[in-house]
Amino acid sequence: MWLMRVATWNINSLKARLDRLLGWLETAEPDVVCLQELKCADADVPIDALAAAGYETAAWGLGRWNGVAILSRVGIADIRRGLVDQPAFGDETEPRAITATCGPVRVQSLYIPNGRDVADPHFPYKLAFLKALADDVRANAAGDLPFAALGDYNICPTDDDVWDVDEWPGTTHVTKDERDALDAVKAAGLADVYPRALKHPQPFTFWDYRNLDFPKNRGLRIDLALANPAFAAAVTDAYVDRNERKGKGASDHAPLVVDLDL
DNA sequence: ATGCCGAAGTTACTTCGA
Repeated sequence: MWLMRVATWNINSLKARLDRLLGWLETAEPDVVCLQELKCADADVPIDALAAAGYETAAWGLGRWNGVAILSRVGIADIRRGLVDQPAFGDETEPRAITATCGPVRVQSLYIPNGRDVADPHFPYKLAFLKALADDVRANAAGDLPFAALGDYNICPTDDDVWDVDEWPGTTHVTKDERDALDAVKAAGLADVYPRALKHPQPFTFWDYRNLDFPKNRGLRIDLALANPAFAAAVTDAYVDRNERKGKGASDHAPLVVDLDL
């Protein structure tokens, strides 16, 4: 028996969120954390502060946008940056995926492109990224090693994952094209680990900073843990730590926490 | 109370996010 806690969290700047991250690591005691939106270069990742908290870090960041990392206190090996045949945006291959083996599990930390607007070039880029992801995860999904692709997918899988779908008419995050692309990732052999409800029936993971969206629970479920059968079979609990969305200096996303008994 | 947007690069404004 190996009890593990794995989490994913879009922290919206590692530098701005470092104190909250360190506090959360201490109270939540995750073994593995997938982070997104570091908003800093590799060289600026505070690996010493994270090491002092007990975590090894694998990070890929280029600057003020994007950036992904995996923190682990159960070892970290076989680190791989990016996806096989990952599409570029403009002439840059953006830091949106990193994969590593941490103890008995292999995890991928993902920051799927936003899409911006269905008429924007960022939208076909988003779909192309998801296509590359579906191909990339296939071997890990079919393997015996517990594997999960966790992160900010920037897609609401169903209308029930939106606080009010009428407020999102034909916009990114809810289109059929995006949901079909997400379904293709799942069809590669991964299942959505759906978090249990806490205060509200819908386990949202994101609330915009504006318009009192968090107090009014105008949220989206866009941060997902997609697990292969070996990983999914080990899940004992999953929830969104919405307390981390409260107070001064919060990210606009809350951590998604998954407990395992391997 | 969970409270009316925030981060970062650059320096008063812009880009991006979902």
